[in-house]
Amino acid sequence: MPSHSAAEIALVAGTVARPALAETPFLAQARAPQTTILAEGAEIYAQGDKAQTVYQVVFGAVRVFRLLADGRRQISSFHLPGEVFGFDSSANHRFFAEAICATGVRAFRLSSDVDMSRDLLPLALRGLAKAQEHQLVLGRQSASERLAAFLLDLADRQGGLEQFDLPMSRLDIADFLGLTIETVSRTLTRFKAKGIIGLPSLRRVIVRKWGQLQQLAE
Amino acid sequence: MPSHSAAEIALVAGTVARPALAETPFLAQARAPQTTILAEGAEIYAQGDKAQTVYQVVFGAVRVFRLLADGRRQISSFHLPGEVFGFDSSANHRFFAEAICATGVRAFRLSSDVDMSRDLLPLALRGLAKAQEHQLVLGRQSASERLAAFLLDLADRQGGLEQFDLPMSRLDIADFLGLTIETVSRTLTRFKAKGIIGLPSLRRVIVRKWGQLQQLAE
DNA sequence: CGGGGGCTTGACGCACCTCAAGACAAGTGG
DNA sequence: CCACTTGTCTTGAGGTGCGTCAAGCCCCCG
Repeated sequence: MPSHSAAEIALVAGTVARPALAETPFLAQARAPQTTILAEGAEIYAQGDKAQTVYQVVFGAVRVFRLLADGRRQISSFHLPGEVFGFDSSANHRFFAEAICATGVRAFRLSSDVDMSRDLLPLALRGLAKAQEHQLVLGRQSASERLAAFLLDLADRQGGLEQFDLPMSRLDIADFLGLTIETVSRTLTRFKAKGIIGLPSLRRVIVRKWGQLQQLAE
Repeated sequence: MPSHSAAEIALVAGTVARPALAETPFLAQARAPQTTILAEGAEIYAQGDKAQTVYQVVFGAVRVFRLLADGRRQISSFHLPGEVFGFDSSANHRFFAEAICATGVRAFRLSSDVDMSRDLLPLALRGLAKAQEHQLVLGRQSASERLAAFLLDLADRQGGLEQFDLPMSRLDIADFLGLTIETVSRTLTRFKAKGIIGLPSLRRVIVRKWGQLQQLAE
């Protein structure tokens, strides 16, 4: 689990949150709810729960996923500071949401307010777009294309800096990309061997050759 | 391309359209636009087009897809009579939409009406749910699980009858399920050999053993 | 220092892809 | 009505990328 200083957290949350707020006035207007602190692995909601709340990540990271009967897992999305999740079904949740590491979230209860749906639509459309994007990755890309696209997306969402956090485990990455943990590990090692990325620690990445990474992502 | 009598078309469109209409008053209220008839393969919109219209299928079928630079294609969804599509991005389309066979669609232009977003939200959420469901299939299921789930979904959307149309080609199915055309063909042949389904013609399926098919779909 | 979870690395196998040929169906023109 | 074409689908043989199984490593923490 990566450790952050309070300053780091504030910085990340501040920079990433802004664009989301611009489109979703209710996140800013409403008397901002308290931030709830969650431990690593804590459940935010489960399959079957009633969905009447949307959440905004303040710090940390969240995974949203489904399970098959035999234990296979597909992570449908990760959520980083500033991002909003929790509207993945109209009535009952069809997914689980968990904190990946120590994480703070703000919960916005959905009243039957008329304006709510206006605020929610852009979020739903953005979620739809990301889900469809990910379909392309899962359906048609090779392991190295998947990893390259994943790293670029993460870098972008953390401000586009050359060095960024990898808050999730290799298993989480595998279950997001439709691969096994071994393939994820081997592919990252190959990227590192080619000098495309550096891995100063298990949960931290340095992008050294953006061009090659983008080329790999197709 | 399967041929329908006018009566068949009316029946299918009528039965399937109702649930959608119940949630989306604007589809019923607005002076219903003319049905546009499209030839097989006709483009409805292309990547980059402005997205200011949603469409409802009246008869026929539609595929929505993305292309990679090297020609790989991922079909993100199929749309059957009664179903609504076209809101796959907020500003510009990131996908192509084409008629799979001779198809009729009604186009609903989106004004900046306040009520529009209320009507659109349930559609967007349903689209999101289907996209996430499909992520699980693409990321974590085997070829036969994919085909079984696909056939059950198609049967369900056409009224749950034991016999139903397969409006799309094997290539379309492959590009939807993230497989090759050969794997689709082989898997269907295996289902047929096991007596799980019948294939009276290329574009028609009879489900003979629902239980086994559901079991295969996991 | 010893234990344990997460990660890496290796050897091997298999499900699916690739390449290639042939079957079938539907249309086309003589 | 029949040769011929064309596109789609099926079937086969062989290859490969990723999964599976199994050690072993590393880092953290007690």
